[in-house]
Amino acid sequence: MKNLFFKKVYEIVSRIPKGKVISYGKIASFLGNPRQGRIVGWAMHSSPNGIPWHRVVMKNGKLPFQETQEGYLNQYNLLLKEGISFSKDKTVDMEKHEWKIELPL
DNA sequence: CGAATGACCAAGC
DNA sequence: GGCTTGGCCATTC
Repeated sequence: MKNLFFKKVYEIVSRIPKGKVISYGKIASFLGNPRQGRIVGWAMHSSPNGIPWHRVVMKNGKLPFQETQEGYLNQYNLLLKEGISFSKDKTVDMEKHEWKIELPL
C-alpha cells in the first residue's frame, strides 16, 4: 500500500522472527498511535503477499478471528507450525512468544 | 465531502 | 465478568 503507516506496519510485521508473535496494539503503539490497532488490523486485512500476518494476534493472545471463521484454523495451524504454543482456550502464550520490537525502521 | 466500517483497546456499567 | 460506549484513523461507498 501507499501509506506510510501501512508501510511501517508491514516492515514491522515482516521482521517478526519465526516463533514469535506481537499484538496489534504494540505495533500501533510503536508507530505512535497507542490505541489504533484497528488500522493495523486493516493493514493486515489487506496485507500483500509475504507478510506473516498470522504472527499478529490480539493483546490478550487471542486470534483476531471468531472460532467459527475459516481464517481461525488457518492462523492457528500456521502458528503451530512455527512452534508457537497455545493454551487450552486457543490463545497464544504471550509471555513466551511476544516479540519485542527491537529497532527503528 | 459525509457516513459507515473495521482481523482493536480501554474504561465503565 | 460479559456487554456497551467512545476513541482513534485509514479505507470504501
